[in-house]
Amino acid sequence: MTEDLMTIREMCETYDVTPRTLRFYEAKELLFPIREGQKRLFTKRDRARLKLILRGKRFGFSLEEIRQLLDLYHVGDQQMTQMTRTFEIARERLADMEARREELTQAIDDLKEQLRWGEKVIASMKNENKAAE
Amino acid sequence: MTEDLMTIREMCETYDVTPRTLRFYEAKELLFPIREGQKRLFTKRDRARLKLILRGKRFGFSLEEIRQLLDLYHVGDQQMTQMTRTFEIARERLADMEARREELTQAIDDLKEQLRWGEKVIASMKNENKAAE
DNA sequence: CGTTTGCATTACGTGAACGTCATCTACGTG
DNA sequence: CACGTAGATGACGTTCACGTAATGCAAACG
Repeated sequence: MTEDLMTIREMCETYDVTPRTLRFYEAKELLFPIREGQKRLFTKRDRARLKLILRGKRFGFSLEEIRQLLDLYHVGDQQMTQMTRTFEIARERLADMEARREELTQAIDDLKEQLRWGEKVIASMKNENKAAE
Repeated sequence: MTEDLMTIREMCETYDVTPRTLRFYEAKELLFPIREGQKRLFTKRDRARLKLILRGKRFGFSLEEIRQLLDLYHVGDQQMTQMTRTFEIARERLADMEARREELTQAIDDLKEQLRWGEKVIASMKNENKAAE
């Protein structure tokens, strides 16, 4: 288990996903478990990728977008030419994510404002109740 | 057009969505355009809600989750009892969004790190090229 | 007055992301 | 060796979020 390789079941329990999901991700070329006979064995690399996949999903990225993002993390055997293109994409993604964070911050502030407003309303309603007594 | 009411077409152009989408959102009770005869007319309120819908989508919320969030923005005709419940939900959402932002920040930092690492690799490759000359 | 234009409704189709079910295989265990 | 267990492989089903006709109606236009 700690031998750097995990069975599909161990993966499921660790990351709270179903076997179907892991096989699906393999079919979509998001994960590349090795085979021992028939059985899949997930490497450290697969686990790192899975974490990124799950994270990406929480931000509303599609699996295809996530796949592209994942490719950014396995550069090293690439050529310089491709590297350049890869970097462009990475920078775009980065800008994209920072913009998202900005927007999220705005949304949070809006919601906080809304909460303060609601508290004021409640307070005034309490006063009306008192006045009605 | 500036009379606070917009036709479906104007809405589509303004927010870059299709008529189908707007009708779909109405069917799902996310929007409540008024009717002039048969035709839909979208109010300022609808536009505000649509903005929030589109924003929510960008963060991967489902339409149903967004609908619940939207309800937080129309409190005022509610009872105190429901108000309390509404507030619970709002606070949960807020915590949720702040957690997301944390995670996003982490993701951004990771990606930046990755970029720096890539730059180092490129630099070393250039040196190798020089050395090979 | 016929026709285009704008919008409506109804209904079926679609792609993404899995769920579910049936069937098969390989392996360890009493 | 029978049997349970873990995993594999299709293949069909499902939910969400719309897309895409087909058809109808009503005002506007030439």
